[in-house]
Amino acid sequence: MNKGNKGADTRDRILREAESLAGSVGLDGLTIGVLATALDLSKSGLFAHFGSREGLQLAVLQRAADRFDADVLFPALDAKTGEPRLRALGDHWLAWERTRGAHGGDLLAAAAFEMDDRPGVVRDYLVRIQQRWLVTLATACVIAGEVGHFRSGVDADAFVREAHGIILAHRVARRLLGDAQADERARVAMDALFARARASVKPKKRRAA
Amino acid sequence: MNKGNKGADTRDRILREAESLAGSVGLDGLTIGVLATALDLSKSGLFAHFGSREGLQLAVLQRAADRFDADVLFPALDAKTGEPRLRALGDHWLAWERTRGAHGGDLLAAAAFEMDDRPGVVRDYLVRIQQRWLVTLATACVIAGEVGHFRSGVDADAFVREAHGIILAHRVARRLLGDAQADERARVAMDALFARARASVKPKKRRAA
DNA sequence: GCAACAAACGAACGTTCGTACTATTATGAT
DNA sequence: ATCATAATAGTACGAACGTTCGTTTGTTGC
Repeated sequence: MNKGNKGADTRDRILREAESLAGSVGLDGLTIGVLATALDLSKSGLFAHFGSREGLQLAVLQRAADRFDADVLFPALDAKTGEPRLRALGDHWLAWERTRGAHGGDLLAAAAFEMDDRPGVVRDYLVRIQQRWLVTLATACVIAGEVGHFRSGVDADAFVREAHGIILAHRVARRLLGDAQADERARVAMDALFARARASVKPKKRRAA
Repeated sequence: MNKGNKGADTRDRILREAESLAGSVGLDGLTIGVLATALDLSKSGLFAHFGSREGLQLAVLQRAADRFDADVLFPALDAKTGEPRLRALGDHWLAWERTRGAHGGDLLAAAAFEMDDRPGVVRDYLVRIQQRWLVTLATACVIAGEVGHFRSGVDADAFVREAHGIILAHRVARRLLGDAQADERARVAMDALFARARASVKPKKRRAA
C-alpha cells in the first residue's frame, strides 16, 4: 500500500491516533504534546509533519472524511439505484456513527457542533465536506423519487434533514445518556422515515380535530 | 432582585459573560484568563468566586439550565394540558435554540456533544439536566395521548427523540452551514411530527412493494 | 564507505493555563 | 468611627501550550 516512504507511514500512524484522540477531546482539545506522548514521538518530530497545529487539525479532518467516504459512501454504490442505495447510505451512516461511537466517537459530527462558531480554514473545510455529504444524500433521495420508489413529490431536503436528526439524536442518546436501546430506536426511526417517503400520499390531518 | 449582596452581582455578571463565551468556544474552551479580561476583572478575583475551573464550568451549566427552564419550560405551563402544552414546549425549545444561536449558541446542546466522552461532575450534571428535560417532554407527550389529542398508542420516546433530532439538525443547518431556511424547515418538520402523532392510525407500508 | 537527503530528536522560546498565597479595598453592623 | 468580614487585586508558581532551532539518526544511491 505504501510506496516505501517511511515518513508517510508515521504520518499515517499519527493521524490514526489523532483521529481517535480528537474523537474524545474534540478537534480543538487535540494537543500536540499529548499526541506525541501517546505515540512515543517527540513534539518536534510530530510537528514537522504538519507545520502547524491547524495543519494537523486539517489533516485529521481530511483523514476522517476519507474514511467516511470509504466506509459509508462507496460501499453504498454497490446497491441498486433508488431507494436501495439511499437506504444503504443511511444504514452505513448509522453504522459509522455507532462503531465510531464506541471509542472516540464520530469526529465529524462532534466537530460540526464544536466549530460552528470558530471561523478559519478548519471550519471552512468542515462545512464543505458536510455540505457535500448532505447534497449526496439529497440527490439519492431525488433519484429514488424519479424511479418511483418514493412518492413523486417527496421533499428531499426534508428527508435528509430528518435523517441527519436521527443520527444526531442517536449520538446523544447513545454516548451521553448511555441509552442501550439507542441503536434499535434509530433503526426504527430510519425505517419509519423511509416508509413515509414511500407512501404515495400523506394522510395529512384528516382524522384530527 | 438581589439582596444587596455585591459579590452575587459580579458573580452573575461573570456567569452571563461566561455563558456567552462558552457558547462559541465550548465549555472546555472557556478559560479563566480571557473571561477575566473580557470583564475587566483580575484572574484571581474571578477565580475566588468558583474555587476551581470545574466549579466555574458547573456554575455556567447551572445558569444555562436555569435560563432554559425560565425561557422554555415554565412559559409552556401556561398552555393547556395535552397537545397545546407539548406544542408550546417544542416551540419554545426551537426559539431557544434559534435566539441562542445568534450569538454564542445553545451551550447545552454543544456541551452534549463536547462532554460525552469526558467523565466528571460536569458531564454528570449535564446528563442529569438533559435527561430530565427529555423525560419532561415524554411525559407531556404521554399526557397528550391520554387526553385524546394524540392517538392512543403514540410512542412518546420516539416522539421526543424525533423532536430532539429536529433541534440538533436545525442547529447544524443554521450555525454551521448557514442555511437561511433552517428556521422555517425546522418549524415545518415539527408540524409534521405533531400531525403524525395526531393521526389515529399510521399508514404502515400498505402501498409499498 | 561516502555523500545527500529525510525523519526524528532534545532543548529552549515566550505565552497562557489553573491555582495558591498575600495584600488591599469596599461594605455593613455596632 | 470602628472593626470584622466580604470582595477584589496582586504576585508568583509549575505545568502545558505551539513553535523554532540546531543536531542526530536513519535511509538510499553511488
